Amino acid sequence: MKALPTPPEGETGPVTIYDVAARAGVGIATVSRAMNGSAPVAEATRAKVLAAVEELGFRPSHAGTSLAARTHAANGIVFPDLSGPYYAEVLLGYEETASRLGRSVLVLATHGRPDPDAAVRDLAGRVDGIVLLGRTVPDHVVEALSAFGLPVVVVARPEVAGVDSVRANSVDAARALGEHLAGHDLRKVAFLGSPEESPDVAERWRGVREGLGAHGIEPTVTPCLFDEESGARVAAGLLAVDDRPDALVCANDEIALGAIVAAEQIGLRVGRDIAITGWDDVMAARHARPALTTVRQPMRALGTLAAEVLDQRINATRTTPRHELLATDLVVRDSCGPHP
Amino acid sequence: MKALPTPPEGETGPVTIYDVAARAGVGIATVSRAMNGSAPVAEATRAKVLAAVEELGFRPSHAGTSLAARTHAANGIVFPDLSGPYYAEVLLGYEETASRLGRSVLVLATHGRPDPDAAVRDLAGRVDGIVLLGRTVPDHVVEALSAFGLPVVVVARPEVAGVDSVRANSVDAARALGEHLAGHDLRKVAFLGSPEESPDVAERWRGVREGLGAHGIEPTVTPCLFDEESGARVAAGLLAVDDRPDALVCANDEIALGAIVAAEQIGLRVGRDIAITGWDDVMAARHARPALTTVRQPMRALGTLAAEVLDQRINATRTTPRHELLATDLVVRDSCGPHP
DNA sequence: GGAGGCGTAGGAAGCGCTTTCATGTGGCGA
DNA sequence: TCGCCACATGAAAGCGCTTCCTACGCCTCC
Repeated sequence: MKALPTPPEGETGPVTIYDVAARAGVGIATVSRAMNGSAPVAEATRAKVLAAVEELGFRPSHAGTSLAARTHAANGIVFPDLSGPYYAEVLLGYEETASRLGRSVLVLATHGRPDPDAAVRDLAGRVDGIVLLGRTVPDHVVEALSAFGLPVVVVARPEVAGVDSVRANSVDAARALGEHLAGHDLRKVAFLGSPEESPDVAERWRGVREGLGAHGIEPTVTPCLFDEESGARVAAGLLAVDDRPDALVCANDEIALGAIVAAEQIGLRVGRDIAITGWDDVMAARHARPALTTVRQPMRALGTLAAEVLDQRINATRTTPRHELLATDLVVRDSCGPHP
Repeated sequence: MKALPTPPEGETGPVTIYDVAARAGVGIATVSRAMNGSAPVAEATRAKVLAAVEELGFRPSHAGTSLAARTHAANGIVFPDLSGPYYAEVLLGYEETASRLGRSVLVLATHGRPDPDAAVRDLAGRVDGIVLLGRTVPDHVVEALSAFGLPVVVVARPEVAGVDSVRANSVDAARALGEHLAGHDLRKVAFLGSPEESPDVAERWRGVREGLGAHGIEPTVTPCLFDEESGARVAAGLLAVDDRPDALVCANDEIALGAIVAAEQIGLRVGRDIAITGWDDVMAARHARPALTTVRQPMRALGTLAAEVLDQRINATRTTPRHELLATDLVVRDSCGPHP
């Protein structure tokens, strides 16, 4: 059991650097130096100061520090949305690394917000650097922030001039997926998702088309929101026609899981009568029956790397833009049919 | 701390309230009043000020504001861990509501951190209030923060004296689950999870025991980490013995999904030879085959409510502790056997 | 016509910290 | 013995904002 610091008698309000200085019999400048090691302090003095800090339970005010030092010791991260396991993992990696580097993390979800740009700008005023995921704000806002001198890293979004970026290699994995599907005996392939909604999805669509195109297959694209219910609805529509697709390539796992339900509802055997694939490899993907063929992304690593890249910029360790591309894995399971 | 770089010659630093005041031909006090509406300002003056703000693109420094106004306009939230869909939903609800109330959100994950208590205390210094989820820090830290005058709300954790709390009604749902299982022809029930690790799990265990006990069934408890791999391993051990359990009641869905895999691996038909239940109703629960019987918690509402309760404390709208208990739903699917 | 009231606005004092600049001290070489 | 130079330290000047207190018109009311 740790003893709690004794609050000063008769004092009101939190302990300040002045209280510590008085207690240690030194000036406030010395307290600051002793605590931060920003300048040499005699060993005896330092000991006195640290003792006073301990006795009074002194915690420097962040507001004071950040005003004087013009630094926030905090990073921001902006999500389109926080639901789904995808972003949570990114945040986890980001927070872990940022905190290891001594920075707090402020989160902002733009989804359903009246004025995302203003919210991001506000966030920008409280942090030393910011990570933007996907299409949360338009390019001109990204550029404005960056031009203003705020370090910015974009994740899962196409490169913006002069701004660091960290991405998963969607194109290669999508191409591999397309080629894998071409290996099955498929002729009519439909892509479910809205490439124009998300740059990341646009890459998936492009890769899939390239992979299939190499084998003479020309997929179609059908817009679809990124949730299960939409996936089920859109899939039901696609499968209701006579000349239905042999394969549904879905922009994410939620859509695919919804599509599986829709296909089964009209009596199709997924993996035999029809192939269905997802993207993200969420937990449900491997527990679904048939298990979902999908693509695994290094989500946690994305967050970790973003935090590191951002830190280099904040500390001015590096001034040239850095663009990271992380590998992704095609995960073949049963939903795309018996393995040839 | 980082050395501040001298701004290049001719470079205009960030716009301050002085710049705005000069441009509008008024004093800084008037700018402040015009922007915050903290005191009456003549309409003509206000227009001049707002025009200057617009032209200069003035954004008040948060550090300055928070130092002068002794407020941060920010809330903290502390998670044990951020992986899994559970906490992400809570965060989503929390962030949404906090931001609607004009507050930013700082997140902190204590999992795998060398000194969680210190991290929480540090966080406490940058926010106006804090939400603690589960067993992230010991009670004495919660009490210390609260005693220090910082509004604190605990979520998914037993009430702490004088501290607001928001919880899901685990006991009732667990009792309902226990009773439901007793309705199937089960004699030997094993609970997988560590009640002593998490207060929330302790409640689940208690409720299950009560529900089964009412029908003369005495379940056993087997410690288990809260991930899939542990669930599979512990379940495999339990099922390997001759007199194996008829039912595995798992502390969360991950454990249950692992247990399903383990059971199937030794040839058991889940839902017929053995009943398995989870907790949380993650997406994978409804896609698993057999679909998982589980308990749905109002996670998003938990986050939203926590933000509201906290806000009342911060604004001193309320000074008596508030303890919220949200209803949870038993979701019966196929993994616990054919419905009687 | 003078005193008081009211609405408006500016000056200036902090908020708690970092950092510069000036000062005091002791050690050292000449 | 004297002067010089590191070194350690304190006083004080901000950092950008809010807010108290005061000042100044101008109007109203005796």
